[in-house]
Amino acid sequence: MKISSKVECGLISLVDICVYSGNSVVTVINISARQHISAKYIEQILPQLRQANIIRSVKGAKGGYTLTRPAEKITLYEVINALDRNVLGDVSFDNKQDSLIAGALSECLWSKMTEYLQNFTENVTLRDIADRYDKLSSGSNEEPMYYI
Amino acid sequence: MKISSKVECGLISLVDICVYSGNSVVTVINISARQHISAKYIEQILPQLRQANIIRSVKGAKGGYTLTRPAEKITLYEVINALDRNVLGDVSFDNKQDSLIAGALSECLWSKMTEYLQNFTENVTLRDIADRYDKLSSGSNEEPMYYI
DNA sequence: TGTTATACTTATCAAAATAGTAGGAATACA
DNA sequence: TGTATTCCTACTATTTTGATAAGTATAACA
Repeated sequence: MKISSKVECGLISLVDICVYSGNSVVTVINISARQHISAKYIEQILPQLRQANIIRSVKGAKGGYTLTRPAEKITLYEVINALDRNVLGDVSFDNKQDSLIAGALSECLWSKMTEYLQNFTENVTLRDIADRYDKLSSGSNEEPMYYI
Repeated sequence: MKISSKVECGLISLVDICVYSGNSVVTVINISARQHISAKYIEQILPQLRQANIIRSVKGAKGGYTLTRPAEKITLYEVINALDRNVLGDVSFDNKQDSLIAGALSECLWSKMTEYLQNFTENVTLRDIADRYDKLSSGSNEEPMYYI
């Protein structure tokens, strides 16, 4: 599968917010420094997660982002969908063929693939990714960074 | 998911060859007329299926295409892969992030999605699609066309 | 009350991928 | 030799994507 940079950077940013927002908020600058993604690019992506009610923003100085809910209540289905409808949505074509063969393909192939992907991602939560990240990071050189 | 026009037209053309090549061959013109796809476009797609040893071509007058094997021996995995490596291949990014979070996402999400898609498509054959098409077509207005 | 740090909005640009077309060469049958 | 076909290479237009830029709105704080 080919996943767009926007989806990947959006997911990485969200996991970063999840992991590093304790009592406080995480700023675009924070994420940019930790994840090596252009701040301007992150700035363009995060509003989509806010509109989908996945993160909450605080404006002004001392502002930033937090999750709207505990990470275990945020499924990757809603996150990926908020970032790009094409990944998990029904199979679509640039120039849909309307033939019986196309119908057969849809029934035997595309709809089943889509159904699985939706079902699978509905059962993976942001918590799962954050936990996996914690395990990876405890065994690596890359020290977790604590900001006060 | 978003599937390119090339993959869809390639699959439709292949099913057409499967269904309409009896003792004979199917030409690009035949497919174009039945499936309403530009002949020049089909002409550009079919060589990929030939190189992948899915169809065989006969050049010259009276030439055309046939399957190299019985349809039940042709999996959709190899077909889709021949048409576009991105659909079922490992998840790739336009600009891969190399971070622990990206690693966690890969392990918990992308690799499992890919693995499923590969496994599923390896167990669907061209015969399955052709059979489904036959059923759809027997119950519709669109009469199957027999060419002598 | 002014300065600063931040999110927010909109526009823009370049690069890459995609869809589809075009012309003609090679091949084989009759 | 003429005709029907596959084959090959190149081309163009359109869409999508990735990223940047400039400036506005908002809130904390000194």
